[in-house]
Amino acid sequence: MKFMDISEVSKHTGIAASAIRHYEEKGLITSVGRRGLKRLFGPDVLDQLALITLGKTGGFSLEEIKAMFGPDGRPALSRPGLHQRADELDRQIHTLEALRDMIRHVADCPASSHTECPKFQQLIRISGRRNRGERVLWPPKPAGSISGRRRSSPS
Amino acid sequence: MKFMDISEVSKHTGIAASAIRHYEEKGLITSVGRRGLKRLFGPDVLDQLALITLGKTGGFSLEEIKAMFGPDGRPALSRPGLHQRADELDRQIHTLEALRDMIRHVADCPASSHTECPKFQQLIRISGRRNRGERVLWPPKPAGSISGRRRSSPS
DNA sequence: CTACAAATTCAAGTCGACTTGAGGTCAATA
DNA sequence: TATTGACCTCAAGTCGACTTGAATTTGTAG
Repeated sequence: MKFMDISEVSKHTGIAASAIRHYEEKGLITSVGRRGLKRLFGPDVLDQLALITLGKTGGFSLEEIKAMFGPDGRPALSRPGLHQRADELDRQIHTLEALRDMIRHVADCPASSHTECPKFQQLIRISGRRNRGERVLWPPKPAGSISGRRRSSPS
Repeated sequence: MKFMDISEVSKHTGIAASAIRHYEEKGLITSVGRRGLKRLFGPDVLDQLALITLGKTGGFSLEEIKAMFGPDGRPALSRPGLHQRADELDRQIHTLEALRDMIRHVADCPASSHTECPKFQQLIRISGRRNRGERVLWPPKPAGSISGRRRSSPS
């Protein structure tokens, strides 16, 4: 039971088979061989895929993820390059915290217009600090809105 | 100097004029009127745009941002709905922290393959906790890589 | 040995958020 | 008054990450 075919990998990770093939094509993962036509994957691929998912959540492109954790587990990026990525993430995290506070504030603030609320103004300033020229993320929206429990088969 | 035309807004926010028009079309912002053909914007639009940028950084679609902070500053979303968004962000933030730690680890860990490193394993477990069926973000990549100082003109 | 479910390849399609280009309009300057 | 240049609209194009569909190839169950 050491090797899995693509459907098993899909089941374990929740990632669509077509996406897994896509990742292989792009060089983010590798299959250990074939049985007939069918790809066989070693257990390591599960970790690789977890990393990919993680990286995507971080807003990195497949290309960048590949550079950071290559399919062999060895990064194609220099140490400073990686730390730079980490620093970006730190900034990203701070922005998200600001956004979270903002949303909570909007939910609870009774002021009719937020432009009148000093706290809101303060939050905007914070977020504005180093948000110019920043990495921006957006999801393709898996067709079912945000909170819907879905993996695979978007669009 | 109370009203700005689109190029001024663009200059202040770093957002491309075409994007600003796009946001108006989608109902995320409103212009206060026209001078001839040209749109005129009030000062509030700067905050609105800051919010939009923030929301995008949080991985929300324009549609979702509109629901959270409508163009009039009043959310079209219920209080629980907003708190749900905030909770999502909290999860998102934790995932990003895990990713950041992972990257720092990859940068510094001497182990040839990460699958052999116990710390790596531990980090993977953490990230795997509630990452299945999660919101996933990805940027369209503004054509100049990640760290390039750019706003506007992606694709 | 035949059927069949499951995997394969390859090309083409989809989605959101813009951008780009062509052709037109107008307020302000020379 | 005639330019000019910034802005306008509308249609079409782009980008990344997949998905979908059609045609094909298996290993395996009956």
